[in-house]
Amino acid sequence: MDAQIAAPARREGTRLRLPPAVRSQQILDAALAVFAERGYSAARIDDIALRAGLSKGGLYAHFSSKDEVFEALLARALVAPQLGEPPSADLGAEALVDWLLDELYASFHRPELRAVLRLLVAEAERVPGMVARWRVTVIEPFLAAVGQLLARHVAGQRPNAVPSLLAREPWLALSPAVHALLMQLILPDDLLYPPERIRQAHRELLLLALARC
Amino acid sequence: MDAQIAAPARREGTRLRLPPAVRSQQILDAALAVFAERGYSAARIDDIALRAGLSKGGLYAHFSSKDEVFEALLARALVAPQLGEPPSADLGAEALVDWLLDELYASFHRPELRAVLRLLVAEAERVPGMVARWRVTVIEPFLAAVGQLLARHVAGQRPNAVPSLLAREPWLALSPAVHALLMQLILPDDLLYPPERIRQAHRELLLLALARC
Amino acid sequence: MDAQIAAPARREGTRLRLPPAVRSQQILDAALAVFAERGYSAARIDDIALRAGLSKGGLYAHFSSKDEVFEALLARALVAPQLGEPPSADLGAEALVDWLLDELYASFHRPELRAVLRLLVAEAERVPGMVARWRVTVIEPFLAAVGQLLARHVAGQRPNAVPSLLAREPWLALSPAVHALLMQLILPDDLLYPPERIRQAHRELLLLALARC
Amino acid sequence: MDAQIAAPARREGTRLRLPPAVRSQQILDAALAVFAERGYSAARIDDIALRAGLSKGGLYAHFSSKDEVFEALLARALVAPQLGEPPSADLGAEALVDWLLDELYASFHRPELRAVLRLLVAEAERVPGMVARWRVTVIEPFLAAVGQLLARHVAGQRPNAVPSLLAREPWLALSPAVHALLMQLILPDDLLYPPERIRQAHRELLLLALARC
DNA sequence: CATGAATGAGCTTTCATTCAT
DNA sequence: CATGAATGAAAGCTCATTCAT
Repeated sequence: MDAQIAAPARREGTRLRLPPAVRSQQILDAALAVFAERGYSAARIDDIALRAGLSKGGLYAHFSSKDEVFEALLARALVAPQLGEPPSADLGAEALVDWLLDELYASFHRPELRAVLRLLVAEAERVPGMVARWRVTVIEPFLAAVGQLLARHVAGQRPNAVPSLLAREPWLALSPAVHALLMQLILPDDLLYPPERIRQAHRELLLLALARC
Repeated sequence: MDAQIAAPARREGTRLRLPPAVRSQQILDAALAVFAERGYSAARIDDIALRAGLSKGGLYAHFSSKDEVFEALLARALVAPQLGEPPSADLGAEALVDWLLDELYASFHRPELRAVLRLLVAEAERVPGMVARWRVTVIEPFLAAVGQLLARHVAGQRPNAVPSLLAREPWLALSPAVHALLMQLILPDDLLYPPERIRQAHRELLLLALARC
Repeated sequence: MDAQIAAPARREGTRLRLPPAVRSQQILDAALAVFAERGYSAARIDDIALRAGLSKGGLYAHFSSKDEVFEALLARALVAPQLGEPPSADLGAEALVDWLLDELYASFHRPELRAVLRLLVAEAERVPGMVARWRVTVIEPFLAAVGQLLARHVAGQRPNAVPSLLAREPWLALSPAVHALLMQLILPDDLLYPPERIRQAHRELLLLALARC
Repeated sequence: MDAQIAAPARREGTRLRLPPAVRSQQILDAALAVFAERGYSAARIDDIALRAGLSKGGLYAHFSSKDEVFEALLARALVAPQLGEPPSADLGAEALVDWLLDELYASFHRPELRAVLRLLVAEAERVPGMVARWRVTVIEPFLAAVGQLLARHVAGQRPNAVPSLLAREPWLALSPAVHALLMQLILPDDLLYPPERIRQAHRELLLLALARC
């Protein structure tokens, strides 16, 4: 019907065949980007597929619905960040806080985290099982690790001391970073406090709270 | 079919006719509920209209597009919460913190706040002007008020003191509540820490940070 | 975007507004034609809507799914044909048979019947309730009426006679017409026996079966 | 990845390789089942292939389109049933009718017949050549054979008799069975008359029509 | 102002067909 | 020959928006 003279070497619909596992990861990468940018409803399967480098129909060979893509995406993303071990068992308060903030802000600065968090906020009610699982497998262990770390520190400094506030409520130690993270979800970068200011304030607060007084 | 002599003016299917201003508020109320529940894209004009007690077509007599409803909604919702004046100029630290937390959690517990915040997170990029305005007219003044309050308190306690951390970075004083608020946006109530625990921890942290050491 | 000079009196998408009851009948008329022509699956909602004189979306204001259109269509079509009363109570066999065949072939020649029958054969398993209802409300009463008619005739001719075969099994009296009807569902008109031949053979068979011997 | 020394020739996922003729028959068997169950349009090539024990792509090695499968299926199915010869040349009317009904109902009870008939009714217009061929190669010879049989019988009983109705119009002799067959295409088994009743009524009608009077 | 039928673009999903492996 | 990922053209259905009533 459309006769071609000197046909191009390859038609545009290049039929690239990849191992399914690779494709699936590409699709989830693309989905994370598109879902985070537009939200679940406004995200178009077309866009996800395009971004993943295949056609809309091709995506359905890997996932059987938009919803399945969404859940697979969260399942992959909601893995616990590891806190690691501090370089030395008995750091001073400042060194400990600096190390902790390094770890914390390193986690929080992964752009993927913002994307996932935005999705969780927007679509939490769509995936109740997912958020419950997130609390148990991600939040709890992380808070527990922070709490243990701070408890050990306090015990090292002052044996027999009453348990410190931050050791009892480790989530308090994260709040300034979480607060900043939420603002990042809403405000464009140029309207945010500069990261160093955030961190410096956070640092001072932790030191204050860990100080013996 | 139902012949009536001296029939009332109301034809079947005709709904109540209200003053435009009232109708608009009802529509925005309905819109807040529906948008918060489903997100901007998944919200249907039909649902908003129904919830506001009129028909889809009727809604378009008040707003000319879905987007206009959304913007009007945010414009109405994004008004600064007033901090009020503390009952006395020179409260003790505990009384001041208790009063501040009363004010703060009273603001944060309005269910409308959660709805708006969820929308801001999900749709921030759709309404950049709105979020910029929000920062200037809502966030900044509120933080400034908190900062001033804490600065006055510190000055009252210890004249000539170096400016306190919380007075310099009043957002730090809000972080635990903001943190808790974010968790409310994601987790169902039964997976959250109980409010009293949140508040108690928050209180202890503020007292620690305000203490002279 | 597409500026128009001397705009036509009416854009092509004429927005004709009809009473819902009228529209629904038009849609079912169109649906019967399209479904019969293509079968349930191959029929396109677009085609039905177009044929009914509205847009695809408009059809969905009247029926909420393709399936609902299909069921409404059958529900409307599957009404019992009335046999009527013979002109005189004691006709001779020939007059009775002629009258019966008039009635029968008048019913069977309605083109709608062919369309519905084709749909029933093709999609019977999709609508089990419908076919059960069809048997009870259409087939049974019709057969009962034929049986009664023939029983009265036999009794009139020969009181105290044993019940005639056709009176006991009235469906036998219809079989030649049903047979011909089935062939009409499969073969194009030019490959069918001519209608007069069908009817003449049918007539002879009935007379033979009603004769005393 | 799974290095194997002297690995067996069969890679994972490889199905059995059969002679083409066998495969084709399996495919047509599967196609008959699936097409009859769902109709042409709703039948999926995937389902046919799966049922035939190969993959979609594999099916296309044997047939080049869905339509070709359909036509091959009909071509294979639409072969004339042979009437056979009655056990004796001059049976009595009852024996002849019983033998004829044995033959007839044996043909009609093959479930394949129902499947093909349903397809013919539903998709007749898709394959006009096929149905024309069916009339010539299946229907006509069968009717001719029945007609000849009945003509011989009448001649045997009463030489010089006028040609009997059934001998002239042999299709009449089949009508009750065809009628019953059509009902089988529409109604579930539990709503049908029992087969013995059908056959008994059919038998009585034929005997009546063959009787001398 | 209000109603709700109607439009039409756009969305998710399906599936016959192709083709690299 | 066989597999199954990939394509691309629909198809069913939705919904913001319009407009006759």
